[in-house]
Amino acid sequence: MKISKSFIPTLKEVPADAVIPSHILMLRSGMVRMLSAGIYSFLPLGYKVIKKISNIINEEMVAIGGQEFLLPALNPREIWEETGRVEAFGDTMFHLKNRDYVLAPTHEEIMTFHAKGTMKSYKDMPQIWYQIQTKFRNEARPRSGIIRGRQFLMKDAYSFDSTWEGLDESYAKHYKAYQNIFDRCGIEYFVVGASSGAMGGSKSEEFMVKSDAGEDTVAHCKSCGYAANVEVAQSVIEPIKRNGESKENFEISTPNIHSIDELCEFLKIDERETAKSRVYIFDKKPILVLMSGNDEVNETKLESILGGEVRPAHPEELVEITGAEAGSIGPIDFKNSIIADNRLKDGNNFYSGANKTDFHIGGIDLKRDVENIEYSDLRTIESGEECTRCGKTLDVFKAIELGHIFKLGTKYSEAMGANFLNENGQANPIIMGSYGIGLDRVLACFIEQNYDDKGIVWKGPLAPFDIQILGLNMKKEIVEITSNEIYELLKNEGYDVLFDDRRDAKPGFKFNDAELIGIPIQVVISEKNIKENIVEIKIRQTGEKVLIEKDKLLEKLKELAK
RNA sequence: CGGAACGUGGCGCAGUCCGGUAGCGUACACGGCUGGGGGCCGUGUGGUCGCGGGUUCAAAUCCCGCCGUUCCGACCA
Repeated sequence: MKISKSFIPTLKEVPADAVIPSHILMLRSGMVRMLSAGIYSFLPLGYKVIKKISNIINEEMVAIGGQEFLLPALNPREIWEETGRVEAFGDTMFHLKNRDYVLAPTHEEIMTFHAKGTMKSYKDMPQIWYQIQTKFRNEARPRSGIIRGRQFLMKDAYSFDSTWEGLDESYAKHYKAYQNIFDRCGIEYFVVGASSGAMGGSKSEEFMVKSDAGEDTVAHCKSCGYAANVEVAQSVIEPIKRNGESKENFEISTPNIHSIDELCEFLKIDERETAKSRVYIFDKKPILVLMSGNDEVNETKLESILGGEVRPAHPEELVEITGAEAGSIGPIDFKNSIIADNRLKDGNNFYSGANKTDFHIGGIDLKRDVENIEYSDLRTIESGEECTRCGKTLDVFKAIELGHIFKLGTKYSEAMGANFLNENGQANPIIMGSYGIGLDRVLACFIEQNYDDKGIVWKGPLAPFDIQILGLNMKKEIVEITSNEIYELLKNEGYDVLFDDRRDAKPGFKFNDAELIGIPIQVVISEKNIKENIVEIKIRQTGEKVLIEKDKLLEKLKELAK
């Protein structure tokens, strides 16, 4: 491809709206352009990489028996009502204004619809169906370039099995396929146990990339490899020991004290002597959640314990329920159910809110003073805590979710009546799994992991071209002739070559553009060198330069490819 | 959805406080020079100052409303 005839609009300056490296570099290298918040056009260079990613995915999906579909993005809303997911997705789903259609955010329902009509016998299974297609989600706040968009490319696969063992196998095949895909793409990732959330199902794992631009938080143990989304992560926390004789409850005036830190400062006590109260609404009823000190409530854990969605109570509700404002709420005389974190189990001599604004109570003995209290693991874990598996230190950091695999079970097949007959002629719901990869995110994450101060550093199969030729002064006949000659030579050898043949660009301009686009190998042709029958090879990643006789170029390139 | 900032040629920005000729850099076109790290000189093209309303003799500038974009937070199958 000759640059003079290509549309690769590089930018010298950093666009004002871009913040994270992958976004900046994709815009600057002419791979993508934004159309609207969270909606991007792929330009030829960017789309070339996307196609390389999808080829790898296709190969690995076919290798596990996957069959490729292409489903409509435009769906009748009715079918989403069958599984209750119009409500579950809520505002995240796009609805059309002039017809009862929605834009599909995923395709469990549609795949189940097709399975329902055709897979009537256990003999029809297992099946793996997948597609690479555009998904739509009305994200409240798109961010980080293509990492979180309202429209994005997803490979979504679905497995259909007649037995639970079959589901385990299908799941394991996808797990392996995902490892192959991300390994081949050259991405550094790790796998974490995750919450299935509203997708439903029994088990799910996420393929993650460590990144400050991530929106998930994960815990990872370097020592034993334990990794989990903080939504479900656990750590070793001993319950706080009982502290001497329990005192009588006593009330203290604590004017304008709202936080645990302020309370500790005011009373000169340690945060572990306090019990923080949070009121949530579950099933329209209030529930008091009691945490030690500044420990944060993990709402995902709370929801899975209660078996449904919760939301924090509004300030007005707090007053109505407890008689006090936030900051002065506590377990003593709380009228509704109470659930406390394991760390507080049976503890005594705690300070907590008095359910009277600007008052706290001391000498609280949870065993003595609070009836009907339940204990559970409710904490959000923090960096530095101990791993439950090996006792070593856990790291907690941000990560981007590249892929997510779910054992769905029969949630969708039951809801939609997708049944098959087993060996005994009995009707059973099909057992399903679903498996997703964000293609845009694979691209963005690769760049997040492979760039320097000059631009992108491509390597491996995702590189949009193998080699970039720079003809330094194309107005010189010898340079023009030789660089064209080498361009044809390399093309005939099967290399995918980008040839900077622009006549009006100065060498510095070409060098900078080449570093920005980041093709792994540059072949530089200058008047000075070519007069001595020499060309220069430059490795993008290391900056290493090799001068070599023109005739030995192919040989050297083959050597470098090893 | 809560908080904050921004919106001026393709891109990056100044001008707005204190109303009075719409500017700089870059890109682009043409001519010339230059040719190993985004070069130089000259001549040009290109803008409803986000949109609507109001105040005023006069609005990019002041006031009101809306829209868009970004960041922090909430949410995120």
